[in-house]
Amino acid sequence: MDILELESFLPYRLYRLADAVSHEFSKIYKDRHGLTRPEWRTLAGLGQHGTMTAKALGEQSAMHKTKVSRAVAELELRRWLTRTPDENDRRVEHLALTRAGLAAYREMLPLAKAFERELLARLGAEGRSAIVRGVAALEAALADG
Amino acid sequence: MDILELESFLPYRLYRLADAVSHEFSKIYKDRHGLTRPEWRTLAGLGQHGTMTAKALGEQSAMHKTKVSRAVAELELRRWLTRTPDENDRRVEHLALTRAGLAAYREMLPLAKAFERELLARLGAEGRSAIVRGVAALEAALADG
DNA sequence: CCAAACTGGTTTCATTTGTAACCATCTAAA
DNA sequence: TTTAGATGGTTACAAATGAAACCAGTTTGG
Repeated sequence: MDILELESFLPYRLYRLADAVSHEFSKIYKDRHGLTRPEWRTLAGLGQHGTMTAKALGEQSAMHKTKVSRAVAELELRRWLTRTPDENDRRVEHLALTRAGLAAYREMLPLAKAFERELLARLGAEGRSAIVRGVAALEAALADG
Repeated sequence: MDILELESFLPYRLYRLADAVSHEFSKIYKDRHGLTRPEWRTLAGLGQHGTMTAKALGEQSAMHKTKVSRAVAELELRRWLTRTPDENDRRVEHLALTRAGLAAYREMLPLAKAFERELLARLGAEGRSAIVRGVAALEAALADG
């Protein structure tokens, strides 16, 4: 019987890596503003697109609708976003950042970019190109499953 | 002001990828045996090394000690592992799989390997080499922080 | 029309998790 | 020794999560 070396097992390595990176990155939204990851993603989605429905948010950022629902509720409580009922379909609400939400987003934006830039910088040209192409390949592989 | 495209943001892509792969892989231990991820990792660690302390398990599989503690407790309840007190240091316990635990491990082993193999196969030679080198590069970059 | 099926979104409940406090033991320094 | 601090491991509590039930509104097929 052969064994499985956990440290070399791709699913494990991938998860551990994502966890470490994500944890490191979370300082930007958690330590500074007390946001959770779903809240950060919601903010990022709205900052990027201006206006979205909860459903669209979930699709864009790969979050279950309950996560979206809770994140939106919390950001609304902070008055970082507002809901506007859809004219034609009364189940739907259009979400948009308030001035305060946009301000927070704009403050975090350069930090997020710097984080990514520095991470990639530490890899060197080779590792950088490898991770970018590798991630894309995996994404593609999973997409057509 | 420029914006951040979430779909292109490395921390997000990495996390989403790891999540998808991990979720897919979890079928092997969750659906079949009702294990959690920490429990699976514990099983894998002990299967790989034969005997380990809780601390070593935590280090090997990047789990917080509470996760290890709970996973070990659950596997012990199933009678998949036993604890043997250390002779010299009575705080330490040496953990090892029972016959039943080993059987479960041996049953899952080929499934785990097949999973990884198929995942890599779907990538093609290029993507495969890219992800492997990219992941290694990132690991190295994070290691020396 | 009208019931059945569907959809956007929320809530409830059980489970998982992270943090911190904790217990017992061990180590080192006075 | 004795005591202060480290260390292996567990527990308690609050917060985050996922699954499923749910509500209101919308579509579809008869």
